[in-house]
Amino acid sequence: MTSQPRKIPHQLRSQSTVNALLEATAHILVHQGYVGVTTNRVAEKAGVSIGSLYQYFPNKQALLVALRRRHAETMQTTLLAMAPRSNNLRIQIDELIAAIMKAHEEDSALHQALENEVPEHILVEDDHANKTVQTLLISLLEPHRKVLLPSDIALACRILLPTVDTLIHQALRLSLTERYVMQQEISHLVKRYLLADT
Amino acid sequence: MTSQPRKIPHQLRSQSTVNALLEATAHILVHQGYVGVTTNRVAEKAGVSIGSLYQYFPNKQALLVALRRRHAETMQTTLLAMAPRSNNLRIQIDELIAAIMKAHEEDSALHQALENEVPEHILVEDDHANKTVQTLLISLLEPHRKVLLPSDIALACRILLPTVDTLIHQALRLSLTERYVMQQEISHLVKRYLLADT
Amino acid sequence: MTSQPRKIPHQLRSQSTVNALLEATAHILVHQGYVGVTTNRVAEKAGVSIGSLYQYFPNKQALLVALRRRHAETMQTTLLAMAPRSNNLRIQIDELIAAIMKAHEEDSALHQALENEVPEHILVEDDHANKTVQTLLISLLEPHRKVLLPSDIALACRILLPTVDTLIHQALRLSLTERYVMQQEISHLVKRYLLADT
Amino acid sequence: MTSQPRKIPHQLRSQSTVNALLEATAHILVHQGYVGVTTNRVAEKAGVSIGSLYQYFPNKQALLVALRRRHAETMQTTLLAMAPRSNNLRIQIDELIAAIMKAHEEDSALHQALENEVPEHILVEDDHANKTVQTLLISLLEPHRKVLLPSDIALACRILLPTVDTLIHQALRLSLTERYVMQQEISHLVKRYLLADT
DNA sequence: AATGAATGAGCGTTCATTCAT
DNA sequence: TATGAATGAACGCTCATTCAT
Repeated sequence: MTSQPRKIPHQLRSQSTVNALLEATAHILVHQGYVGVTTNRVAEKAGVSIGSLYQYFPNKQALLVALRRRHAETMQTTLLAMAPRSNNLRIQIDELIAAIMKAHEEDSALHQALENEVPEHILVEDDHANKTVQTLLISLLEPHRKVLLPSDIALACRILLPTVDTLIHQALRLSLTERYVMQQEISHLVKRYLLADT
Repeated sequence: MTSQPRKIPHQLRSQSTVNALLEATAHILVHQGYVGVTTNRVAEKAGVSIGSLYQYFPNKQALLVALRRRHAETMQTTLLAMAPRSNNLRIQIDELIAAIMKAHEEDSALHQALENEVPEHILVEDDHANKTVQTLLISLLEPHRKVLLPSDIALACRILLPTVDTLIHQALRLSLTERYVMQQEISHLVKRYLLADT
Repeated sequence: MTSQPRKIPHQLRSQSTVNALLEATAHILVHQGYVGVTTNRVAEKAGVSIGSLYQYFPNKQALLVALRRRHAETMQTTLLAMAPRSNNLRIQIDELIAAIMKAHEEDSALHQALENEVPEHILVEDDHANKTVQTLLISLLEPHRKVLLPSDIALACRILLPTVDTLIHQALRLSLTERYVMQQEISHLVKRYLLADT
Repeated sequence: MTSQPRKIPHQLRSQSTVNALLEATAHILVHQGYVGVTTNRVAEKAGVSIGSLYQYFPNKQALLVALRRRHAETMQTTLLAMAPRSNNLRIQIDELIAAIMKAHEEDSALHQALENEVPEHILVEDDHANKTVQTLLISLLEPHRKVLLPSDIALACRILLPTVDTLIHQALRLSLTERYVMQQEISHLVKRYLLADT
């Protein structure tokens, strides 16, 4: 049982059908949780027959996988559009944290649902979004290698990525003002971990 | 639909029945995932009739909630038994990280399954384990308030707890040697965040 | 996917449930064909919930297999009860043909439906009924081996069994009088094939 | 719902479309059984759109009926091309049996599938092939009426046709050498039934 | 004439839950 | 108290068929 999309929608009509299905899946996932996501419900909410759903997605899993992929791509786009511009590492870190926060803010509820509601084994595909952040982070740190406290940059990434991810999820549950305070604290944590004299 | 256990089991026989049911739930959860946990399967594995299951648990959710609670209590016990003994804050931090790691190692598979397989909204109850760690951490930090970098201890806790939790989950997926390296790196991160001159 | 019955019905209530299910299957199979046999329809006709059906039969195939087995057993019983009593081979043959006809007359419609409607691969199990007739036939012929025309008794059986089976099915579509004429003609055919001077 | 072909295809393109559809049906029927025959699958395998399929066949049943008819016609052609040439009845019988065997050997897999997989009520139309053989057989026997053992030639046909048909199906499941042995045994059976001194 | 997106009734099956025994 | 037969809503999914393009 593969979860590859069944056919690429050529006509405009088809594309909007696929779109409506993913939108419906997202909405139900956010509001009723993973167990609420039934293929019939998704089709109904999308205003599409159940048969049409199965023309584009071979099974329920494929629906979730496609939704995750689309969400990840959106996040990547947001993230890459905000790549740090300064040469100062401290400023770069601040900007990166801000960018990640920004990326997570879009569809934050969907992000939470995707992470917490959907059983892990459903979403087996590699996490492209994570890869992107990792690449970004390494390309950020590499030039400053000599001023960094941790000698093992890979290890540092393995420490920082889940940390930042988790903390940003925590922050997203807070009000806007609290969130900003926390964002700065996250930046601070990262800089303390990476740099001396901070 | 509440998920409170239906009755407090006074007799020994009842207690062992409840125990068998939770054990069965845990085993199935770990080996077959959340979707594999069906009430009939749990009852069968526990060597108990489905009717008896419903005498002790009003519904399936209650089974999972009770299992989570029991697991959390086990973890607490392990954690408290290893409370730091030194006066030196740096050593205390190392010991606390080690203790949390130890606590998570027990039934690590169950822990993972509980976190990753079970939909979040099923396990709505307050997180006693987290509270315990938070209390522990605050009582650890409070005496050293003046030497700490963060002025807001509550905020520091909100930063540190999810961070440590996440990183320890990452560490548990690694081999024993890698795990130890990571454990020290976590300690290092915490100390850099909290203390100057580290 | 095995088609073994799921559980042996112990209580009387269960036995009658299983019976009602097989009866319903037979009735629908005869009147609406194999495609008409849906699990929900069977359950409804049996006056039983669909859940109960699946307590005793793991899938739809099992229902058909069980029905076939039960039908074969009925046929066997009828057949064996009419085992030839004479020593004269010619009379024995007549009696055997009559017995087979008798056996097929019971639930003849079910027999036809089972043979013609149900896809062959659904009913994979060995045909005990056929085995029984084969054994009966061999034990009938063996003592007269020297007066038989065909030297290869096994081959003779492979010729006679399908022939008699087919012809009896043809006969069952006729009126009672025609059927009797045909029965004698079948006997005649068998005796001509086996014996000289006939 | 009639299963008459929707339109008689006049143009060559149409004929080849119909042909491709029947070919596809046959192939799927043989390799995946009756349940594997879905209209969409047939259309796809035929390289034709599902819409086109429904322009030539009003429903799925019509597809099977047409396939059966075409198969029967092929068999007839084969059979008639091998009409017995001798005047000796014994030789004629041998030749006829051989001819029927030959006719069945072509597309034997399709023949089996048509007989065993397709529910009987789907293929309700009169059996032209059988009629042909019956005519052939009667025209064969009529001239020798006085040397035949059975006085009722029609009855003899009703006995012989299903018998030969069944036995040839049995034979087709055997290896080539065994098949030849069986073919001779079938001839022998027919001759014993029809003629004295055999 | 040909396409293929869309339909939806209905399939086989599961499983949390009830209740007569 | 314990049992386990029974329930039935609801699931994921198929496929013959239609019809706008």
